[in-house]
Amino acid sequence: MPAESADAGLSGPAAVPKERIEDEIRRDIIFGGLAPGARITEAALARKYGISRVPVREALRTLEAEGFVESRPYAGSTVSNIPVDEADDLFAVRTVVETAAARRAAERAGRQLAAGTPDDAWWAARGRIADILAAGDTAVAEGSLEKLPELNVRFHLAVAELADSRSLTALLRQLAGKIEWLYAADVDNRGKDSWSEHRVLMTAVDSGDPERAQQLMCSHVEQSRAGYLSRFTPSLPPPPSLPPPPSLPPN
Amino acid sequence: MPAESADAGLSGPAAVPKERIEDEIRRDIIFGGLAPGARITEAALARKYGISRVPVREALRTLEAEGFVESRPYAGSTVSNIPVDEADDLFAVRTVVETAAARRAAERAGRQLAAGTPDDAWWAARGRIADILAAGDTAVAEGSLEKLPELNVRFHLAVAELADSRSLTALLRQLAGKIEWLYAADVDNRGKDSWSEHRVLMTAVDSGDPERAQQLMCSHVEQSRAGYLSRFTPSLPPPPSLPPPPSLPPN
DNA sequence: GTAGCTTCGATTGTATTCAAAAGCCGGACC
DNA sequence: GGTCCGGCTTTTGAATACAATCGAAGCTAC
Repeated sequence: MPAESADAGLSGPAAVPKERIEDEIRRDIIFGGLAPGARITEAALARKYGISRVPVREALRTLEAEGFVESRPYAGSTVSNIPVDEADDLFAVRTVVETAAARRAAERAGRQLAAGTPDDAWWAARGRIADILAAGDTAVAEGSLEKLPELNVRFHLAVAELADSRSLTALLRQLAGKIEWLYAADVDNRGKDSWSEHRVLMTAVDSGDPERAQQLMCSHVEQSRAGYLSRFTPSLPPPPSLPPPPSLPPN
Repeated sequence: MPAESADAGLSGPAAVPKERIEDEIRRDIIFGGLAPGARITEAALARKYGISRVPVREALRTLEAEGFVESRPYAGSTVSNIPVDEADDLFAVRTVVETAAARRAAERAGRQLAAGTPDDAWWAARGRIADILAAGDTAVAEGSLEKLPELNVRFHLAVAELADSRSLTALLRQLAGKIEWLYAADVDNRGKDSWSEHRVLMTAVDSGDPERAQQLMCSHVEQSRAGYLSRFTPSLPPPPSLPPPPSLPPN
């Protein structure tokens, strides 16, 4: 069965390059292409992307580890439910992860500055951020705010990569995705003001100021959180519920 | 090459049931069977477990998403480096995730108590915890402390499952594993006192007391953190570095 | 002797194929 | 009429086979 025997290198099921499939599916889940609870059959995805089931399965295993899909043996996979009831917890965790990432990114930038020899990896990561910021600015200028959510995820992930912390990046891949998922339907609620904060943050990072980067990221995330919660609670949000009095080391 | 043609249901490469492979590999990484930087070839793992490369690949994709292995296209997979330089951040994140899980577990238990009809899923999860606690107590009594690290990971994961929060469980799978990984070589440093705290925590959970469960878990994790840091800094650990002044909503 | 190119081996990525389990429908029996 | 049992279909799980790519050793030429 030659499927689409006539896809002459055109669009449609045209052999997705590499691990793009995984990103595509995640994107579809987060931004509405695949509704929660929807049944995912490997064969359907394979047809859709013009590949075989094997890479699809691998992508699903990744997404399962990240919590976007759920699988039961021989029973298939379904899109997870949007974790609305975990919103508080996710935001609390995100605050910690993101501020840590921002701090580390700034620390690393400071080291690169001091050494005077920024390595290739750093330049590559910094370049990606610049591209993302430019794309976001363009989107804002054009008024096409529907592009911002994905760019937002990519920006925050890129900051984590700039921090060169694999653990934080892995955590953030789940967190940023999940939180953007929470915003789901409600695209243009956020926007310009939130986006413009990104450049401010990057100036702190680039100047190698960990304290300031950390603080800016913290308020950025908290603002995002407040914006989210305000949609559901017309009154003020309940106390953050989480950040437990650190009660840290016995001094 | 019939491999072990005579493995009559015995040990050896005897068809690992399901997703056990993934757990086996993760366990090998965390507890020393696979050293950081070690190259992982799919064929070798497939032979080792008596299965084909396909399920091995899926397991590797999961472990990659969790950050335990790193893969580059056509270049294979290697065991990630133990994230010692991220220890501070990981502990900070863990504190938030674990306290949230404990709180939610207690809240759920309270609901089950109130309703009077604990559902099957809850009983199953609670039963798993009981088993783990029993196994740990036995290990302590026998002095076989080398069993505690793995039981510790399983306990904390089970608490997250009891909280019925998929996001927190997924996050914790990374965090608990990574942190136990940090302890790696140094097994019997921790032990009895830390383990005995688990039962105390569970009494708070079972009685449906979120505040107390949260607080107990917080101090439990902080103690673990302090124990870890004290190995490297004979003096007192540096200020926690992370928990940023939440500076929460503008109120 | 060294630099560059080529060929070869090893390993991953993907497709195809077969086996196993789950869910469903229909029929028969109580 | 309801319930249980049997076989079908669908879908996942796994194994095998093949193609693509990378890395390194070896050879030639300068």
